[in-house]
Formats: sequence, structure tokens, C-alpha cells
Amino acid sequence: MSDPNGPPTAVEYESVAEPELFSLLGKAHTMAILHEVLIEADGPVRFGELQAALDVSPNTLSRRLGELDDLGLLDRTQYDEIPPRVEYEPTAPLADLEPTFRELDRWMRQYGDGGTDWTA
Amino acid sequence: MSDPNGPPTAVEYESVAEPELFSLLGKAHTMAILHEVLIEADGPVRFGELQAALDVSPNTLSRRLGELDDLGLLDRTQYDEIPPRVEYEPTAPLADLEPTFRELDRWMRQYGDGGTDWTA
DNA sequence: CCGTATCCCAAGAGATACTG
DNA sequence: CAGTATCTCTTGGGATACGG
Repeated sequence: MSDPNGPPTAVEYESVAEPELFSLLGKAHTMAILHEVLIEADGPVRFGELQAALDVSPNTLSRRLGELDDLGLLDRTQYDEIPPRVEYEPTAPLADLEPTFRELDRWMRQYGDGGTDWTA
Repeated sequence: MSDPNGPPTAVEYESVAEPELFSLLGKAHTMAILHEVLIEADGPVRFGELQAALDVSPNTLSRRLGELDDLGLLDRTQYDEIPPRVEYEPTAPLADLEPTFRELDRWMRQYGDGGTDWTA
């Protein structure tokens, strides 16, 4: 389990519960959200951007973002301004997944039937 | 089935419908099945092996395998023997995903909270 | 050994309406 | 702008029983 050549330091990241991750992966819009945050976006993403890009009702989007946050994959930052602004960005664990995610993206483009619609 | 010396221009694989794939990904045991077929197994996998490895009821496993087959990710081969034998193996599109899947596996080991239980 | 058929309960997600 | 609160309809999946 532990890497004999790894640093003896304690883990600095939050662990990711796997069953929850698996089930979350397939819930509607989850992959689309990750795609936006990891691939499309350059920096933090706002709630409204996601809503527009994904065509999802606010309550569902809110739930999904909350779950992603709970799992420690997204960081939510709220700014007390008027109008309100909330930004989401990948945590370190999720950021590490970016290369893998890009490969998956390529795979989808190659074998996908449509226009590689991550929106679904 | 395909002509080894055939023209390289036409696609020989079935396309993969993305929305269905996304939703299938999160259904129970799907990731576990892919993990078994792509990583754990060396060659075709039998129904019983999966059932034992995943701790899933036969009807659900059957549904999942059928969906994977319908999406063109798994090939099902039935041998008319006694006792009956059925084997599943990755199609070309899924096989191409193996490297990516191994990266995901590594990511899960790194950030997973438990014993990297793909069974879930 | 490898499934399918049925029943039943639980979880999910859109629509709609409302709030700081 | 960025959500929350219900409500309702649909989908999912385990248990159980049975079939080729």
C-alpha cells in the first residue's frame, strides 16, 4: 500500500471516498462539470457560467457542486460583493487528474457518436 | 470479422454514445467491472468470476454487462458447452482506454480513503 | 453455470417558486 | 447572482424465484 520510495511525510490532502466518487461520477452533469473546470476553464469558474454551459437547473447544479465540494474535489470561494460572486476551482487531487482527464477527452472524441457533447 | 488487409479508411468500431456512457459510468458496479476486465484480468472474464469478485446480484450484473455490450465496450462470447461458459472481453475502443484507466487507478490509490476498493 | 422475470423500495433530477 | 425548498415522476437495484 505505501510507497517504499515515497516521502515519509503525512498526507496533506483530504482523502477521496471511492464509493461516493464512483456514484457521483455517473450522476447527471458531473462529468460535464469536471470537463468545464479542468479542460475548458482557465482559472476559477462561476456558478452562472456552468449553468449556461451545461443547461442544467440551478437546484441540480447546486447539489452536484456541493457533492463535489464535499468529496474534496472542488474548492468553493464566496466573495461578499454586490452582486454576489462564487467561484469554483479544482483542489490539488482533482488537478492531478487533469492529464488523465484529457486522455479521456481524446478517447471520447475518437469514439463518441456525436459532437463529443460533454453537456450530457 | 474485419479484414486484416482491408482499407484503413473506414471506421470498424461502433461509435460510443456519450450520454449513455456517462450515465452508465456511475451505475453500480460499472467501474468495478471495467477494472476487472481491463486491469485485473488477463484475457476474457467469465460471468462467475465477476460475480465473485464484485459481490453483486446476478440480475444487476447481467444488466450491467448487457449495457456495456450494447454500448459496444464489451464483447460477449457464449460457448455451447456443458456446463455453459460465457466470456467477456474488451472491444477495441475499450482496450484503447486501458492506459487512461491505469492512470485513474493510480489516482484512486493515491487519493482513495480506503483500500482502493473498486468493488463499490 | 449463466442467466431472466418480477416485485418493491429508494434515490435521482426536472419544474417551479422563492430568497439573501 | 447564486442559490434553496418542495413536489412529483422516473430510474435504479437488491431480493427472490425460476429457466436453458
